[in-house]
Amino acid sequence: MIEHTFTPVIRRILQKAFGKSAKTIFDRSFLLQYLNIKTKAAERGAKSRASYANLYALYVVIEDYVNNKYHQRNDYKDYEGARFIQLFRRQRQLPFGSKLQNHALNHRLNEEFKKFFPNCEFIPILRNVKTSRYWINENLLILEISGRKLNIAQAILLIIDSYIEVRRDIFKHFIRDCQQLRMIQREDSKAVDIFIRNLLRPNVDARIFEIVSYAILKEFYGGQSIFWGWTLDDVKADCLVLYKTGRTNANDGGIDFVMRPLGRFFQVTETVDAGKYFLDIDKIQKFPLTFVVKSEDSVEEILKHIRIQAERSYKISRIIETYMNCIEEVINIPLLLERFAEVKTKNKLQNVIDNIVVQSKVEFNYEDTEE
DNA sequence: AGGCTACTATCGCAAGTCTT
DNA sequence: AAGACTTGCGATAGTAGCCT
Repeated sequence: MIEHTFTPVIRRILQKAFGKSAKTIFDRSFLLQYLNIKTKAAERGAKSRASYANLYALYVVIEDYVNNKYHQRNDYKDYEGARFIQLFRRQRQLPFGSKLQNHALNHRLNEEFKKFFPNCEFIPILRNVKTSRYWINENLLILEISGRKLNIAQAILLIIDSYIEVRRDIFKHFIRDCQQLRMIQREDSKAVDIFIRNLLRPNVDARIFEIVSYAILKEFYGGQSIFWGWTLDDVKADCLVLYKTGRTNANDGGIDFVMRPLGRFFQVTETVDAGKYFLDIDKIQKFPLTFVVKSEDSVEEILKHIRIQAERSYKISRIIETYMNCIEEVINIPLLLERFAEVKTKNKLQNVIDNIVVQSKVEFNYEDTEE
């Protein structure tokens, strides 16, 4: 069995509920083993995948079981089952769960469970597709230890509750770091610098990278204005405004930022695999994009890389030129840092930090209830 | 009948993570 | 370091029930 920082928490909860039998229960219960595997992210940072979907699928079905006091009865076999939509809504109410879909409940939890425990004869979630009713497999909840039947339903809820608390703390730290930095004034700009630099490393979470680049570029361009109008007499000055167009994840081929009034499009990427953005470039006129690349390679190197890819897939030099012309600008990590430095000299640091905090909360479905 | 709405099922992408 | 697997989430298809 894997040991990680959350394993002792599971042990403690079992100890409290079952005393001496705790160890035997942990060793024997497939569900508890499963929880142990799925709570590994407790020791990782705010960016790690926390597996809420599968944990919450278990949680909501077991919660329904406990709410109906089936852990104290013995007629669960006669239960009509929990309604899909109620379970579904419930998982979305849970912390960080607001965007979860039906996958875990219907499929992924059971499949993964089977994969982890191929010789377990039971699957955790039972359902009736016709009636959309769901049950937890009671065989996995009740263990017989030295002649006594023990029900682990409540312990499982407690374990997942504690896990949520741990994850919430991890995220709170990140938000608090940001908020503390807001307090730090210019005299300690070094700390801020280090913090932001840390968020702009090649190994940070793609979503955080996108948020931080957005916050920096927004302020950077916000300090620039252009003159425009329909007629010569009618020319007015406007600051460049950068808009974020949606969430980061699964924003498949979507544009990450849009700039008004110039109409520039920005795409934040991990790799410089520009191919997917310029598919069929030989047939259609494509909109030029500015790439914000999570890389410390020089702009020239990145462009060279893109050109090699273009050459590989298109061969014809006219198309390759069209392709390259569609890349309006490449912004790498060093450039972002440069722009960040410029933003700092204009005393816009606070805005950058504020934006990072706001965007992070949206991106990670985090609501601070208490503050 | 045709259309609307609420639910449910399934796909696919991108990035994280593990394995070899 | 590449490839396989995992996870989160949007997109979209399918369907049942109801309304006009």
